[in-house]
Amino acid sequence: MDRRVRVRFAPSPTGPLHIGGVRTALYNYLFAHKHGGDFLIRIEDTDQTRFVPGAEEYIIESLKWLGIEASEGIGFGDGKHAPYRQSERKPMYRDFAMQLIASGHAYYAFDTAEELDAMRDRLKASNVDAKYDAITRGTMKNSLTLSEDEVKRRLDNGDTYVVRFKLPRKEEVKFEDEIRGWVSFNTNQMDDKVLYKSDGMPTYHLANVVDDYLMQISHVIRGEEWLPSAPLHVLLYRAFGWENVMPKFAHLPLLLKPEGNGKLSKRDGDRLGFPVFPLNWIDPNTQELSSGYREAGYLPEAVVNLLAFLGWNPGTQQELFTLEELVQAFSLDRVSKSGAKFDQNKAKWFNQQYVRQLSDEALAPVLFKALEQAELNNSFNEEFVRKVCSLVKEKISFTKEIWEYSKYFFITPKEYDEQVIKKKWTDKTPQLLTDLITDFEQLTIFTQETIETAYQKALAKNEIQGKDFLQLFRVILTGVAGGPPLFEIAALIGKSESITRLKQALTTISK
RNA sequence: GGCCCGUUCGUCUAUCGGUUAGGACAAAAGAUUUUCAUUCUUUAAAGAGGGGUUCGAUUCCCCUACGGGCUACCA
Repeated sequence: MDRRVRVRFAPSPTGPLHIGGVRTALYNYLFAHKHGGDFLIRIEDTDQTRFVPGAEEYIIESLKWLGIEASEGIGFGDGKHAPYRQSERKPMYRDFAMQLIASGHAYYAFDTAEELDAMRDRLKASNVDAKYDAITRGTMKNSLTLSEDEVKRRLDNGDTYVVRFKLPRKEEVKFEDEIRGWVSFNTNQMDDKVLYKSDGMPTYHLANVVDDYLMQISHVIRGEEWLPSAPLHVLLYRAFGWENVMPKFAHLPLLLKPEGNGKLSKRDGDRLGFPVFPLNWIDPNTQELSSGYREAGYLPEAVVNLLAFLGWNPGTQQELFTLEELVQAFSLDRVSKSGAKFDQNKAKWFNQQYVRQLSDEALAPVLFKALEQAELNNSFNEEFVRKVCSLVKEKISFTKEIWEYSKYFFITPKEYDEQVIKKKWTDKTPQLLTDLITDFEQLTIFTQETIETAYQKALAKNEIQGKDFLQLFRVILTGVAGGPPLFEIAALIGKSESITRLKQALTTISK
């Protein structure tokens, strides 16, 4: 029975979208496109107490920035299964909960929080697993223990209640995970999960199963943290009689902290110096800023690429992939089972690869923006800026670094790398600089070649080895010890600026 | 604690019973670029431990250890 592939990414709007969530979205997207199917976004906002304003918009903006576009759902135009926000689907979940009660798969429970606590304390004290299960349910206030009349009375009276799943006793639940193979759980380790809350909202368990069924989801691709509740979901499909259209499950390995312990969390990013969020996020309550990949200077293509490789690989030597290439190469059976630690170095390397692929035209606006901030944007034309970009491009890993690495093209250096001055400046240097100035002044054509010829001539005259002077010359012209080919820099900043800088060095530098 | 999942170089990973266990990032060394933050070359670096199964195990099974996840009227 070949079904149309339909997958979903179902985040809850409780804060910024974590990078692990982004990867889940990406894998769903890749899988859908690979099989010519649909990828939809559903917002799981059944916990009203955890709603965070702006989170939903943040999630959508993040996915759009990365090019992970959905074919239907929140943020991408509703399809025929609207609404895609669970809070807006609220009325229907009650019917499904009632259906389960009617068929004997669920029951009403009237226990208060205090009574639940008391039960747990009591069981813990006697060293027994504290859970609402096949055994304890007989001691609690629910429609299994209360008389029919009493239940009716409470319901009519408007008493608050939840609906709990009536877990079959001691049953082995097996399912084949697309990534892990067969996994099995025994219901005696599980508890009667709440399906329908006293506030009239379903829990994740009910809502997710009902919606996946109604939206004809063929594959549930989600994080490993869901693996323990998967058997409950399987049982729910059975209870509803939907087992024949139950989606296949694929539980993704988690993204771990770089130092090894625990899954990557919100706090890690800024502590370790790399983002764990796609975009900057300011907490609406605390005003605390969490940094994002976009603002940190990552290119979306690089983020997609590096994320794809955290937990998956194509089995070939190729590492650089466009989104479209990833779609072609992706398959669930090449997703690994074990958690992946985030590697900042590799992330940087990925970004560097994409920065280099950027055209000068694409990079120029970034530099122009920096020039604007330095109020220098009117002093340089676009052609000049582009040439700077082409020279500096391969020296940077992040686009935002370009200003720092190219400042001296626009501003005459005021400070010089002291170590180089200390090491390379000699008594012979002033005379050499004087000769260099004279020679440069005589040049009518100021290009890389003519500059180099004049440079060699002055060196020979002063009996100085190129090795001993080139780096010093660089520092004199740029202020810093490293950079693109020096004579190209000189040619680009031009004859008069080069001479100005030599003269300045002559008068301001001494050992 | 219980249950579940996992375990190959420091990191991401390849290997689907037979390989000198391969690649990439990072590291180290060297070369070139008369600078280096580019490039090139080279080096170092791994099957958690113990039992099986097998002619042969990194690969299959079991145990232990370790890591992680879950254990709410949160998702």
